[in-house]
Amino acid sequence: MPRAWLVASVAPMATIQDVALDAGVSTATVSRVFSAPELVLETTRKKVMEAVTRLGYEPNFAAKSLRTLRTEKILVTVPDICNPFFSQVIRGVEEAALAAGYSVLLGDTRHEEAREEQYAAMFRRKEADGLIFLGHRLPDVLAEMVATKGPRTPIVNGCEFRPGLAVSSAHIDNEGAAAEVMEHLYALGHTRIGVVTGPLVSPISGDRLAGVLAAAQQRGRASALRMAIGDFSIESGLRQAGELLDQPSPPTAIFCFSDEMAMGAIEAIRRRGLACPRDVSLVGFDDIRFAQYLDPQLTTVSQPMEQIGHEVVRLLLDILADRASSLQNVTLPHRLIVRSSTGPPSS
Amino acid sequence: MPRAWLVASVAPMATIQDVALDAGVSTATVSRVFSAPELVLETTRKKVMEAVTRLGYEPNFAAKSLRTLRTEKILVTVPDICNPFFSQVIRGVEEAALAAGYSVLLGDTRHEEAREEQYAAMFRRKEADGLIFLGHRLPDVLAEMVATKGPRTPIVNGCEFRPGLAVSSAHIDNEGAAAEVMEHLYALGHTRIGVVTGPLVSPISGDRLAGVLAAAQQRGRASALRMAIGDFSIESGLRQAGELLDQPSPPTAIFCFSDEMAMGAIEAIRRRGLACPRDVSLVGFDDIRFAQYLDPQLTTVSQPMEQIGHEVVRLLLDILADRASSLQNVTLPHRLIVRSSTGPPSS
DNA sequence: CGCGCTCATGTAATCGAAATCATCGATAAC
DNA sequence: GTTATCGATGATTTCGATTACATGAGCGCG
Repeated sequence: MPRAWLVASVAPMATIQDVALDAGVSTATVSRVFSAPELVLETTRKKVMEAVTRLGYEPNFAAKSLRTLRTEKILVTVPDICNPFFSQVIRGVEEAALAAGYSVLLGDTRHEEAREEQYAAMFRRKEADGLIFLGHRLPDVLAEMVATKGPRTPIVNGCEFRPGLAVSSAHIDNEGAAAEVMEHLYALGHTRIGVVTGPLVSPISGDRLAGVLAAAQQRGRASALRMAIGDFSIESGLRQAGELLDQPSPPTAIFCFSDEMAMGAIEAIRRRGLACPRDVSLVGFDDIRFAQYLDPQLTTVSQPMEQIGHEVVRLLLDILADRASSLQNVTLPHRLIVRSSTGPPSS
Repeated sequence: MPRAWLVASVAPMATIQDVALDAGVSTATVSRVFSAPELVLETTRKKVMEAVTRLGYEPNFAAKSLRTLRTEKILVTVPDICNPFFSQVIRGVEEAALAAGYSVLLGDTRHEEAREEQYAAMFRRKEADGLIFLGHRLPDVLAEMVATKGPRTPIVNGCEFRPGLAVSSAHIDNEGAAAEVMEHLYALGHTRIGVVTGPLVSPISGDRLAGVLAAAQQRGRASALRMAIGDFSIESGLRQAGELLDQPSPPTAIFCFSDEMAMGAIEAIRRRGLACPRDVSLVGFDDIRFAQYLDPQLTTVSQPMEQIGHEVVRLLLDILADRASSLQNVTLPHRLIVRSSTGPPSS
């Protein structure tokens, strides 16, 4: 009743005091009913719960958070929420977080450093207990934090792995996966292979490129590689694959570092009146939900996206619960999925 | 220094007290430097800001939130984060929210009522200032809240429009758009048209269906309609379009209520050795990023997804700022995008 | 019978910032 | 010269929960 007019003629949310008064107990008891029910007598507990339902009480979150210094929130920053790969990782994160009683604060950084820093500040303001970042950069303020606080800093990296960052992470063996792709293409008889990478600043690209080079060198085909640098987007796949195809002796197979770029590549191939895989074989990366519904169905590397999400939350919760004193860099299994976009070269 | 050992040998975040002490002013002044800088003398402000940077101070969020009763967060629940349509709406929401100083709490409900209720409770706990829901259901506790508090309840609906819910919303004219699609197909000469709807409980499906029926009746073709109920997923598109195609006299055109279902339909057509649009024309809905890269490129209805996101945030901010006293149901423009998946019937 | 122990509960300090009210010096008005 | 006014800042209460500590009833045991 007291604060009624503050909220414009609307029943204000009852506070713990109201409940205590209504139930005829102290606020401490009400609090205990929620956080340590075993300490309070069955009969009192019932009395309190009745008051709670009668008043429609929900503990005020800010107050609780101020006192306990915990927010039960995880901040997740992602370079591009519209990328189906990331959205599936996020689904995994969200699921695991919810199961552990945490909720997810979403930060779509759009690959922009400025936004990353905005979210870093948010984290420093303690708006979240932990940070999961799915990109490859860690803003300076947070790097400092990691440097002083060490492996117990509640910051975890997903999808990428950059040892210098000194944070725990979950990801696949990008180098190995890329090498497998190359092996697959070499085994089919391809020799001139084009590669559309992502931005080379990201370890994800660097690692895959290393795998590509290792496999090529082992076959003595390194000099027959053709490289183009994309940015993981459909459009860049269209453009870069196009440039590879327009070269004097074009590759007979193209390996794109993302399924989206492969979609662009399919279009580039089509526009040139070529057929896939007859004229050009094509491999993607990620195995997003749509890969198997493209025409041709896309050969690609399947990443366990939801599992990455789960794992990354597990790592974070370990840190928050003070288990896990050392860094953990978890490598999850990937799988080369051979579909109809790859075949032997025609010539 | 006092709380140093609480946080395991790590410099604890400085508080407003520390800053006040360091700058030789009161906490009130420090607070004012942030929330009402014009009230404090230039020189003092500088002194304070120096202390702030020296100590790396960031105002504690929970404390601020407790005092002001504002969280500067928006809870966004979405039926399926992995759906590219929704992820683009979310991008719009996130962008508009960030620009207004709000951040986004993400709730992936997976179409499950139980999860919707979990997030409803979170909202009642005041973990967010406002709620944007992109599904079609509103949990009972929130419906009650709307009933008692009226149009100033900070709850807004995106994408769907169900008048009974009595909340503001932003969406397209689904009925009109669906009618346009039918007109397009009739104009091409199709008479037997199949429709793959979404779940009929969602207004989005109901409205589109109404548009379909209206257009069909106007042409006197209602009896030639064939209906199948999907759930917006690729798999259901594959299945339901398949069933339509397997009927005795199959439709010459299929209209799917989502691009994802259309992707499934493309596959269903392909599996039956038919060609699109030669044997069957196909129309989707949403114009997700991938629609134009499918084979054939998909004719579809383009929704302004990011704009829906922006608009829905604007509506919410209006409510939060106590502008806007009455409900607003905003209809945003859609556009029929004719691509190569539709053409005249062959026979 | 009284000491100590346990269990249930109450009392009150506390978290960190915001906001109201008080204060104080300086200026302006009369 | 006295007083009302104003501008800048300080002192203090407040937000709503958690939690360490205090209390007191009930009980067992010597």
